[in-house]
Amino acid sequence: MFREAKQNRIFQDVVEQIQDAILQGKLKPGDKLPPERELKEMFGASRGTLREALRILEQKGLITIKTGVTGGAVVNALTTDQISESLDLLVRYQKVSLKNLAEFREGVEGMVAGLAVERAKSEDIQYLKKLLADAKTHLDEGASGWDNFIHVDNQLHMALAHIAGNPIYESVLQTIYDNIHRYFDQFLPREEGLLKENYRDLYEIVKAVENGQAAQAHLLVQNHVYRFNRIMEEKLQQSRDFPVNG
Amino acid sequence: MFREAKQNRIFQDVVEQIQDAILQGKLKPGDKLPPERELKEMFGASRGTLREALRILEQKGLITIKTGVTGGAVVNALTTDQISESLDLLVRYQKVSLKNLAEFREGVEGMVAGLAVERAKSEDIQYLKKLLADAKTHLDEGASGWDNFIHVDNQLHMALAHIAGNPIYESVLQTIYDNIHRYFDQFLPREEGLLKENYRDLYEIVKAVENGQAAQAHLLVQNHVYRFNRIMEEKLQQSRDFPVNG
DNA sequence: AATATTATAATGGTTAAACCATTCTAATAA
DNA sequence: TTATTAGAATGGTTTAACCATTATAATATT
Repeated sequence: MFREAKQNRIFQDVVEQIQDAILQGKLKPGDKLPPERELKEMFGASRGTLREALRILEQKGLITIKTGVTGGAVVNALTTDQISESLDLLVRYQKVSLKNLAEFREGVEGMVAGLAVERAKSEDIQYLKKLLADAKTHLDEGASGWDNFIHVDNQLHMALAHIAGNPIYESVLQTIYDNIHRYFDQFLPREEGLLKENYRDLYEIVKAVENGQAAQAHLLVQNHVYRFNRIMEEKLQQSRDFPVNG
Repeated sequence: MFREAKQNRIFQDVVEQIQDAILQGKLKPGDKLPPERELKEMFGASRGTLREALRILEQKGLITIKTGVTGGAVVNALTTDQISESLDLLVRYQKVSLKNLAEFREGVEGMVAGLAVERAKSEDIQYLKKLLADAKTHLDEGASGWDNFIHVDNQLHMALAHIAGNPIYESVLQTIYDNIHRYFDQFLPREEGLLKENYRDLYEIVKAVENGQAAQAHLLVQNHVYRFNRIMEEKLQQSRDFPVNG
């Protein structure tokens, strides 16, 4: 399965071999790697060196490691989690602001909506309508349903990205959402009036998709995201003018 | 909201302590960490465990490690390199097509151009003009200058993303470029006529930026990228109809 | 027989001490 | 003055052992 390690940094060579095996599909999600004590023999390296390699693969999100007799390293289905974490560092390091995140989302989501209209199949539209119904349900529950409403709102946006049929859009937008929620959750609009406005937006958007109005959907989504961003920025500004904690 | 509580993994605790010190500015870019043999004492861990922690921090892009007497772990200035690498992995893992890459680029670059026009300072425009002059030089060199021309072309696009002032655009586009060149370099247009056409595009784009014509720049860039993509797809198709290697 | 408890074994996590490889610096020789 | 060499400090690697966790099998209890 693996050849012996070479190079100055042996662990780096081990990382590359295992990573390539995963990327080339020789190792599939769910597959279990041999125990460390076997891998070390296969690569002709010491256990410590091998473990440094496994640490890197784990950090890259390619494997998950568990202890115990049935434990070990298992190949992951790759998600956007790692990109999210990289962006996360940028936000925490204050290289990326809410404004950056919002602006990017604004631009990309409009395009996604236009593409989604062109590529939506009937079952896609059914799914959008189901989400719309869910949103309505949560909205009618009052304040207790607001967080669920926000969640369904996001699902609908991601559904559009999925329908658009380009995984890059999906990954990138998922990352943006993750980071907006991680750092700016407290500034998300949670008021009856604003959420009802949001719902009307969603309703119009789904209708535009159903009717095949690409330009209209593009515009509606753009305005929807734009309004959302302006509200968040306003709340963020307020929190700076009147901070709760020094 | 919360991540799963971690087991007692000492190296993870070390990672968090050092990472927090960096993110809080207690450790600044350029600062050198103590040697492993000292750190191990400070954390009360073994050298192996400490090194697993350093591997993670290195993989996250937070530190760089060098050997030799003046070597050691140095804190990095955080860039978008890591998000690029994560996206790269995702692209490779999902076997994203040239069409996906191209479509994404098409949409994003148009927006970037519009933003760049609104935010360009005079020195930005000077830099764009310098790149334009470089491009002309390489174009006049004939076939030997074509690769350089392509490189300057990319630089000009990245310059627009930088001028747009949103690091997310920059890192995301850099990733797209990297992957296009890594996997589809052989299909890049390399013919006198096409490159001259490209140069005229660039000339018009820079002019639009200089004149503050956002909509015009948006459209020009979009068409520029669009034509580029169609040519690449055509070449890709030809290579499938008449494959060189079985 | 069903259930609870305990022992076993396989896994990852950690430690210790030593040695190797790289690279800068200072001592030495030409 | 320049070139060479030796030394020392750093990260990279190895080995062998032990600890911690956890599923399973064996055993005891009801």
